[in-house]
Amino acid sequence: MENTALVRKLGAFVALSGAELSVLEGLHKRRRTFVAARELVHQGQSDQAAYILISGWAYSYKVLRNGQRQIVDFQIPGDFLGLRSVLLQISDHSIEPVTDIEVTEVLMTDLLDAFARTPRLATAVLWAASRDEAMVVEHLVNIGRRDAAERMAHFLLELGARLSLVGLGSKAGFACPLTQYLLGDALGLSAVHVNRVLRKLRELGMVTFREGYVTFDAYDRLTEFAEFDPTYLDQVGPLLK
Amino acid sequence: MENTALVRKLGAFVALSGAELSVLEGLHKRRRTFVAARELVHQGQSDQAAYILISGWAYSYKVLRNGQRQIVDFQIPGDFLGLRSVLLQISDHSIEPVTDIEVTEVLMTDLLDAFARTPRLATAVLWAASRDEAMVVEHLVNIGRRDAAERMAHFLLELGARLSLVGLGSKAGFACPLTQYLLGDALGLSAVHVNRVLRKLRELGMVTFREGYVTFDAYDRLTEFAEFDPTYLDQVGPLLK
DNA sequence: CGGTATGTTGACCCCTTTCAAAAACGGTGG
DNA sequence: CCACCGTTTTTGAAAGGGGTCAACATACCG
Repeated sequence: MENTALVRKLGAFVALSGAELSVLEGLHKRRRTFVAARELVHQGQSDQAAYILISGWAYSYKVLRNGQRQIVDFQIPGDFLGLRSVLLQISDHSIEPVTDIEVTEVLMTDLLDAFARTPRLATAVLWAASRDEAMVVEHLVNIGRRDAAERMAHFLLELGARLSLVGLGSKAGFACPLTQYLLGDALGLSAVHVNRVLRKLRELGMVTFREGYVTFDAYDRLTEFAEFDPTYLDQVGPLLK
Repeated sequence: MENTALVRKLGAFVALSGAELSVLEGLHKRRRTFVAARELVHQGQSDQAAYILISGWAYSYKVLRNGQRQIVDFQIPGDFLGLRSVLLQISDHSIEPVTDIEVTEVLMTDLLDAFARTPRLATAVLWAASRDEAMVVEHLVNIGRRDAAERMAHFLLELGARLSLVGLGSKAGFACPLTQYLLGDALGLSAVHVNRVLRKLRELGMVTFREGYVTFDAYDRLTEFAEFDPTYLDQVGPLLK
C-alpha cells in the first residue's frame, strides 16, 4: 500500500480497525499526477475533491492584489491537499506543486460517507486537521515574533522533523527542492534577505542549504537558537483505543 | 438556549436534526465563569476539556522565551476555546480572558462519544475547525505580507465581520475591549506603533478606535484599503442537507 | 551557446522598533 | 469628592532590521 504515510499519521491518533483501514483505502479513488509549477487549485474556486500527496512537494499560498504572495505551508508526502477547501466548499487559497507530484483524489461525497460509516475515521481526520492548524499557528508565531534568522532556522527544523516522520529526513538533513524565492514567500521575507540569512546561518556553523540539500551542521545549537519545540508535530499515542 | 451562537454556526454547515441538537445540548455539562486577565489554559498543559464561549472575549497566544508574545486569535461568543488542545491531547498555546467570561465546559470523552453517535456532528465540528484554521491562515497572510496600516485595517474588519455574525457588531462598528498592547501582540507590532497606525487610520477618515469602541467611518474605503474579502468567514449554505 | 531562472553581494533607504517621558484614564481608599 | 497610583494612550527622537534596486555570477536547458 502506497499511502502508508497517511495511514501512519492517522494510525498514530486512532488505532484503526481492518474495516476502517479498508474504508480509508476505498477513499483513494483515482491516481493522478501533476507537473511542477502548474497551479493545481485556484484561490476562489469551489472544489469537490481533495488530494492525498503520495510523492513530491507542493505548497499552498494566497496572493494579494499587488502581486505579493504568502505561502501558508508546504505539503510533503502523506499530507492532505485542499481538505479545508472541500469542507468550506470554496478554496481560500491556491495550491501548486513544487516538483512533479503524484496524488490520489478523494471525493468529498466519499469522505462524508466514510465519516458516516466510520465515525472514528472522522475523529482521526479531525485530529489531522488540528495538527495542520497547529503548524499554521506555529508559522504565525514564527513570522510575527522572530527575526529573520530565527525564523529561517525554525522553518528548516520543522521541515526536517516533518520529513523525518515520513522517512524522508533525519537530524543530519534532508533533500529540499525549494528555491530561495519560495523560502522568502513562506517566511515573509524578500528573496534577497533569505540569501543573506542563509549565509549567516552557514557562517555560524548551524545549517547549510546548498544544491537542493539542507544539512544540519549543529542540530542542537540550531534547535536552541530557533527555540524549536517539536511537541506540536508529535503524537504521543493513540487517543482512541 | 444560550449557546445560540454555536448552534447557529454549526447549523450553517449541517442542517441539524432534533436528535443532533439534543446531543449538542448534552455537551454543555458545566457552566463556569472566569475573571479577566487570569490565565485559563497554560501552554504545555494536557487538557481534558474544551470550552464554548458564552459571553465575553478571550485570546489564545504563545509566549517565547524572551518574553515576547504572539496572539493567535481572539475568541468571541460562540467560539470554541481549546478544541485543538483537546484533540492533540496537549495545549500548544495559552488562553486568557480579556474580559470576565462565561463558558460551558465540554469534556473530551463526551465530545468523542457525541461524534460516535452522531457522525454529522463530527463533520460539523470539523467544519468549524476548518473555519478557525482559515482565520489563522488569513492572519498569517496579514502579518507576512501587509504593512502595519493595512494589517490593522484588515484585523478590525475581520473582527467586525465576526462579531456581526453573532449579533455583536455591524458595518457601523462594534464595542471592543482590547488594549493597544493586545492589538500589537496580535498583529506582530509594537504597542507604540499600533498607536501611530491607529492615528493614521483615524486621520485618513477610515476607522476610529476610542474609548472601547471601534467606529467604521468609511467602511467601503477601509475594505478596499485592507483588501478585505470576508469569503473565508461566511458560509453559503448547509453542506449536509 | 544564448537564454532564462536562480543564487550572491553591495549600497541605500524606509518602515518599525526601542527608549523615554508625559498625558490621560480609571479605580481605590480615605 | 479628591488625592493617589497603576494602567493605558500619546508623542518625539534615534537606531536598526529588512526591503528595494542593481549588478554580476552560476546553473540549467533546449
